[in-house]
Amino acid sequence: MARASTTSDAFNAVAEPRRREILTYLAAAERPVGEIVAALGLEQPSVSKHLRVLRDVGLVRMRCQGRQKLYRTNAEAIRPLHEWAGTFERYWQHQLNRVKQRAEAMVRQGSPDLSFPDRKIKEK
Amino acid sequence: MARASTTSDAFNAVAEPRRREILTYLAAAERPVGEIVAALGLEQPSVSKHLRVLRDVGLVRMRCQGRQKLYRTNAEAIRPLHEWAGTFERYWQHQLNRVKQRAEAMVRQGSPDLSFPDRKIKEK
DNA sequence: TTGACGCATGCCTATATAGGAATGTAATGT
DNA sequence: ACATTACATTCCTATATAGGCATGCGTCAA
Repeated sequence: MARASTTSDAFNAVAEPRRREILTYLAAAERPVGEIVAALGLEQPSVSKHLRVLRDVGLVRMRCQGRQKLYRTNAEAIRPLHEWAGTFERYWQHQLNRVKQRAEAMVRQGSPDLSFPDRKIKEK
Repeated sequence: MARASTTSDAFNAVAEPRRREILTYLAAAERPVGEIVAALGLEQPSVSKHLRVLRDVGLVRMRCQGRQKLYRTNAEAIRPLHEWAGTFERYWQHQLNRVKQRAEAMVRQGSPDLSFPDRKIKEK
């Protein structure tokens, strides 16, 4: 099989760096396609295609205004991603604690101090 | 061009559902490949390949123990993802507030109440 | 009606999988 | 030394892009 479609879920959709840029750009306010093109320096068809993907997975909303289409980020659709990543928060905190504790233990024990590589190590 | 490599960054690596499952499974404790295969019900070569991708982007660490290799999730590598998604938190909170406020405004104004679709709307 | 404008879509190509099957390899048991 | 165990890698195929270019389409102005 090939990779899953970019429109299969938010995870696949945001894997593309340009789409993440678009989401960031459209988070604060809705914008017409032309402004996205100008702001991010991409080709118009390319932007339209990225917006299509983002729209298919609900990451952006669109409304028509005359002949332009205004897009804006639907932040709600990014929450699942944030929450999935958040389930690992306790683990990276543990890892940080372990590093910290080992460092403190080394100081208490007077183990080889990497801050002073010149210092002679007293041998047992 | 084709899509970026799955090993280009954490975003691309976690786009694959099975890789997310593996990360979740390996978050709490290190495990040999065989256990991952048994726990997730995947083919062994498939797991090895996913682990290879995860290892290339630093999402898992590995150490050898006899003839088995123990893998564990490196939660630190998931933080960038969590933080990127977190930058949208204020926006989804705003959106929720807007929905809430509109609902309250409708109640205050006595606007057409969708809870009672039978009720006659008094015409002007 | 005729253009111009603002986007969306279609077409084509090079590239990158993900899965299945088979094989390679290092370490361990006998 | 030899079989076995535990993984990793290779080969093959079908599929899905992402980007560049050309074109289609609805809306608005003259």
